[in-house]
Amino acid sequence: MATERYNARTSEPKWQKAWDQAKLFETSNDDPRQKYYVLEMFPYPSGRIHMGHVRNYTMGDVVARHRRALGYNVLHPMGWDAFGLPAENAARDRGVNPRSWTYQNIEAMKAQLKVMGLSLDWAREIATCDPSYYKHQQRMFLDFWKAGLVERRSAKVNWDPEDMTVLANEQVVDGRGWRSGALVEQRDLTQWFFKITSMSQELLDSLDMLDKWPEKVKLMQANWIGRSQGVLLRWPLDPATAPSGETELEVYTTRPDTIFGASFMAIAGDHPLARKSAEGNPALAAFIEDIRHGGTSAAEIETAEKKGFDTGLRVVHPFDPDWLLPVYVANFVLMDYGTGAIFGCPSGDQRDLDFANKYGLPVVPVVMPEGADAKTFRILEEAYVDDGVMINSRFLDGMAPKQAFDEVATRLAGVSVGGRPQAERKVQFRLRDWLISRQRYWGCPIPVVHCESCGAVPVPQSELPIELPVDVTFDRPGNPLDHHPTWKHVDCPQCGRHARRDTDTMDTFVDSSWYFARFTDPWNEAAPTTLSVVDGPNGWLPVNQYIGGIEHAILHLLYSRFFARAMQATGHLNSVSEPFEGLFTQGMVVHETYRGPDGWVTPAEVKVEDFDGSRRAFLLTDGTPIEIGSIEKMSKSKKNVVDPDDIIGSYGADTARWFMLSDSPPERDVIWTEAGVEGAHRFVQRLWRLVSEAAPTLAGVVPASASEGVAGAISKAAHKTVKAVGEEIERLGFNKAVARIYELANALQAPLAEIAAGKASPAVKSAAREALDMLVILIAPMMPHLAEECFAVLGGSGMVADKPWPDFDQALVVDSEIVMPVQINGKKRGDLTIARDADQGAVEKAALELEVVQKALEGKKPRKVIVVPQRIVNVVV
RNA sequence: GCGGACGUGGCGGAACUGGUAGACGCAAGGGACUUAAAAUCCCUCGGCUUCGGUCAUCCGGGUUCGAUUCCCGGCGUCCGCACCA
Repeated sequence: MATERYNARTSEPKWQKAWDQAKLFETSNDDPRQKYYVLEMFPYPSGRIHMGHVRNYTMGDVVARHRRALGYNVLHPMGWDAFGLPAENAARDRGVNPRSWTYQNIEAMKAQLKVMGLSLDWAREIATCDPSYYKHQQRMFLDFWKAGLVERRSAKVNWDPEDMTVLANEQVVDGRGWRSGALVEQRDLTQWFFKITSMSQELLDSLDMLDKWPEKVKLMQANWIGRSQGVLLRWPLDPATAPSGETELEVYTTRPDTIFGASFMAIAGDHPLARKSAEGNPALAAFIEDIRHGGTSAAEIETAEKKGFDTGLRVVHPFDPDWLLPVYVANFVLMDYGTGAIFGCPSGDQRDLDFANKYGLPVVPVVMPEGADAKTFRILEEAYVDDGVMINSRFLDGMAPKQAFDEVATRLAGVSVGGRPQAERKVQFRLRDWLISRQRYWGCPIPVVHCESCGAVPVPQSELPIELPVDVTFDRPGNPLDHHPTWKHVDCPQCGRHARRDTDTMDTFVDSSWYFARFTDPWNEAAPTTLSVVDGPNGWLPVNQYIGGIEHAILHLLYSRFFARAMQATGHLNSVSEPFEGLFTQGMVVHETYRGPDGWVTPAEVKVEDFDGSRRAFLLTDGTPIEIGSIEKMSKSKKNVVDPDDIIGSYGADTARWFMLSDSPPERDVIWTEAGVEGAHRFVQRLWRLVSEAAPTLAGVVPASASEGVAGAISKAAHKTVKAVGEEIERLGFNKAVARIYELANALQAPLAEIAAGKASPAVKSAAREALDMLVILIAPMMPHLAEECFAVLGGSGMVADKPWPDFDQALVVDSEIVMPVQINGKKRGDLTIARDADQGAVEKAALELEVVQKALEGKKPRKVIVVPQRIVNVVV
């Protein structure tokens, strides 16, 4: 019986239109069913979707469609992270308008996403560059400010003198601006900050409750927040050496226990004491200048030598007025951590040891391993950093370091120097406040007016949004908002005198820190969120399943966690402080690279052939041999990009989706291969054949499960697959769900051929009918178009996208008879088929009667017989 | 340097809390159908083997009746942070 091949090109648009017309994926906030919120990280509208998007959105779509089938009220929205530098770069490079460039890109990408057949609620689409979105962001900025969560202060920034703008650290390459190539300067600018450090402890502690987040991401966040417990310790300066007005040096240390091993102090080049000392000391000034210009790249830091310069200053040891220690300026001490000063204990810190050895400073061991001899224990090239016993430390000798820590902290806390205790316990975080000011055009304007007499004044809420001007030019460097002839000139909202708008815009991470909340009611013009639907008993948040790339493990996710708390504090959320209940970080899409005589070549230009197991590549046009390079992330520079449009155009969306879900575990990288895509496409065709060829003979057959014979085997296979696929989708094991579906298709192949040939019993037909009905629904989350087509040919009414997930019969999922492997001395030697509920004694008896066992025993008694119920029998001879 | 993850056929990968190692797919080889090709279908597919076995999950030890899984020590790959006091 000849069946036409499945034609994705006609089928897919047809069903997409049908879903659209039925408004199947438009979600109502009033729907009383249990809510489920699936979200994939929204894209930047660069112009075209890439394979990473295809993978990300396919996974989300499987979860969304599966939950929908399970009867949830599913929210699965899509929007655009639409502010950012590329639009401005396009404006500078090609003279286009950032706004129209962005909106054109959105249109193009939306069309591409639609072709993928995603179950998205487009009625809730938002773009962060739209005033109807950023209006609320401006309002929240002001609310946060009022709540004490925003601060304006001076900060060091990377300044590109040519482009006249601030650069993010990532935009500084080898000390130069990534676009201009100009040497970047450190400048002090007054900037806006979100006070995320006020929540350091809370953000750290709450990580423990995120049990549906990858451990890896939680660990990365914990390290980023970087809590350490130590002591602030004040060392009096030796008056004979101190600069005028200076009396002490304050350091932060996590190891006060090693205080008797101290042999020097080290301060950062930017430390006030260093600057003061340098005033009358040109050599020191030159040294400070030198280390300031040291490279900051990873490679340079790794190889950087420990360098220091003796300031001539001396400090007095807190426990010994006669003990003076030198103060060095050192290149490895950072001004922005702790106090910018440390005491060096060479025996307990490798860095300090290297430094001491270089400058001939004493090395006194103060901790030795348990059981070592204090008289002979020496530290030469390697510091001892582990736990042990205190030595050479006067009243601390014999204590454990932890005990010594407390002893020192307590003793010095009781000593008053200048009216303050000499030591104070202090918890220190690595986390910095979030600098949100950017000197750029294409971002959310900061709604503040600067007035000479009133200072920084919030724009009244009634005047929001402060919209970006449309008539801007990019013909000169710097911020177009600053250059605009009129935009920044306004009257002060407080005193009415002439004032100036803040011309900075917000970091685009602000835009993405609350979009998930906006999706819950994007129609609310009066407020960022609608409290009755955003969270709480009838609300959407937290997002039940959030899916995106690992590259956002720290910043985006941490900022969003901060935002949720800040929104709660300012009344924009009811009770949710963790915005994402479940997080999944998917792997990248990677591809082989190809390199010809004239550089990188795209996969589309290459044909790969197999010669006795070794693969070789040639140029399609003239057969030039091409070198097959390493497998790498798809990138324009390596030209190893495969365009989703091409794949969907030639194979269809379902093939692309199926391939993305097959084989590779979703958290790992998936290697895009032509052979793999063809394999996926073969399965699409095979399923279609399977269903469409059987459909005529199964028309009108009533689905029913069976438990015996051929029909029973069919039913058991189907019901087991329903169970397994459901479980795997729930734990996002898409590759395993795919494998189970292959197994069912394999199991149905032969019986369906019999049926098509008219040789099957009614029971078999009924079982097959039920199995096929189930199969069609099982594939629907992954290959929704094919599923609809199969459903239709089987005579189903309505659409699969609207059908409930099938139930499985527990009795069919467990076999009444099982095959137990029988081991002798832990090696498998035979099988035992026995009733599932057979008791241990019966199993043991049956196992011992097996021929292989009898043979191994040679008439002797077994030493031991282990029976693991329903698992295995092991006979120890 | 610190922290973490991982290491299984030619390849991507399965194997639930320690219980039959290699599910499923890709590639390869053989066969059927065809004038031929494509498509499709069937078979084989870790090594060695005297066909009974035997060795195999990075390497070396250990715990256990039994280890891909747990412990110790190496080696390798990848990721994050980076002179954090």
